[in-house]
Amino acid sequence: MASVSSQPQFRYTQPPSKVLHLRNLPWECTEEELVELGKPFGKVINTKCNVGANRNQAFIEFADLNQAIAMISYYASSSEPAQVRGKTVYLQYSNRQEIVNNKTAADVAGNVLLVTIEGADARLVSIDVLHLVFSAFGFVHKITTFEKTAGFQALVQFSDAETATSAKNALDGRSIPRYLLPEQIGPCTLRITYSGHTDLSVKFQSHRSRDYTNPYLPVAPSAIDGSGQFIVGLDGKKLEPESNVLLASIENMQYAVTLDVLHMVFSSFGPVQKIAMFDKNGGVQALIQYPDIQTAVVAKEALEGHCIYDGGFCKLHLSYSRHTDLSIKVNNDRSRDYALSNVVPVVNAQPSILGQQPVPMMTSNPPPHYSGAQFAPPEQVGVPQNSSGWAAGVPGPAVRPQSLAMAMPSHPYMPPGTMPAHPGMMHPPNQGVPPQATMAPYRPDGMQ
DNA sequence: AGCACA
Repeated sequence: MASVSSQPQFRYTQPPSKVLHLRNLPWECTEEELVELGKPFGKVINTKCNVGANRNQAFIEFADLNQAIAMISYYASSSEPAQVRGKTVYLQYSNRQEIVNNKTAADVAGNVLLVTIEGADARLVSIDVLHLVFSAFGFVHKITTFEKTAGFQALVQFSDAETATSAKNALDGRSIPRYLLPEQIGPCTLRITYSGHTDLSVKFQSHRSRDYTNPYLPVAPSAIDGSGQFIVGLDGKKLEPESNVLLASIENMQYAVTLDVLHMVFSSFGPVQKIAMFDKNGGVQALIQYPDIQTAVVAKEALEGHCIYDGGFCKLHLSYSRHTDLSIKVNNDRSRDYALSNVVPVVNAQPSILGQQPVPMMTSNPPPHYSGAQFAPPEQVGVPQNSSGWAAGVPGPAVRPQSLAMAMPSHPYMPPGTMPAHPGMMHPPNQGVPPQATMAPYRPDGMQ
C-alpha cells in the first residue's frame, strides 16, 4: 500500500474546536482544576484529565466554539502562561470535536466503593476487618466480597458519596494496619475506586457478605457446614450462627455454680427466660435462653473466657446453641423457666443464700437497675450509648481484632473497642460460704 | 510537551 498520509503529525495551527487539548499537566490535576482554568472564558461542559501514558494530558470542552477560541486567543497573547498547580500547561485546539465521555463508573463519585485488596494474603483479610477499617468514615451499610481476576475485591456501601469519598481519599493506596491483621499475614494494600452500584443486594449474612442495616437477615445456608452448626469465616475461623440460646461450659469449677449464680451473671445483659443445667463430659454445662439474639450476642462477647469467680475459677466458655426455645419440664435446681417461677413451686431447690430472686447480695457498687438496659443492644438503647451505658468512665480496650470475628452485624452502630466491661463477675466464695455476688473491678487485661 | 480505547 502506498502511503496516503502526508499530513504532518503536528501542525502549529489547528482548526478551531470547542475542545481544547492540554499537555504538561501535573498528574495530580483534577477535573475541578480544569473547570476553574476554563471558566473565565466560557461554560465548560466537559473535561477529561489524566490522559495519555503519562497521565499528564487533558481535554476541556466548552459549550461554544467562541469560548474555546477566547481561551486560546487569550493565552496566545498573554505574558502569563496557563498554569495548574504552578506548572505551565500548553493548550491548543483538539483534533476532536467533543470529549467522548468514557467515564467509567470508577470515575463517578458514588456511595459504593470498589476495593481491591492487594497482597499475597489478601484473601485472609476478613470482612470484619474491612468493616472496621471503613467504619472509621461513617456507617457502613453493606459489604460484599468476591474474587475476580483483579484479585480479592470488596464493595463497600456508605450512605452517600461524600462519606465514600472521604474513605476513598484516606484509604486509597494505604495498607491495612498490621495490628488489625493476623500476625502471620503480609501487608495488604487497598486500591479504591468508585463502583457503579448504589445499593448492594445482600441476601444472607455470610463470610462473603454482610448487611449491617439488617441484623435479622438469615445466615447463609451455603455457609453452614455438614454439621449444620458452623460457618467458616475468611480467616478460617469457625463462626457459629447466632442464637438467643447460649451454651455455657464451665472450666475449673472449684466452686459450685448454681442455677441462681448463672441467672445472676447472665441477667446482667437482659432478661433470662430459661436455664437448663446438665452434666456433660465430666463437667457442667448450661443452656441460657434470652428472648432475643442481640442480648445473647452481647452476653457471649462480654462473658466468653471470663470467670464467674475472681481468681480464675469457673471459667466460662460460651457458644451459640442450636436451640431456640428450651423445654423446661419442671423448675428445680437444675432447670428453670423464669416465666413459670411464680406459678410452679420450686422442686428440690437447695437452700441457698442466693436462692432469693432477684439478684441478692449485690454488695458493691451496682446501681439498682444494673441488670437493665445498660448492656442491651444499642439499637434498643439508642445512639449514642457511650455516655450512659457500657464502658462509662472505663477506658475501652484497644481495638481487639480477635473479637471482631464475632462482631456480627447485630450492633451496627457499636464503635469498635467499646464492648461492655465484664458485668456479673464475682469474687470467689469464702471457704464453705456460698458465693458473694460482689462486682470485680473492670480490668482491661481480662480476668484469667 | 503533541490527542483518550480506560
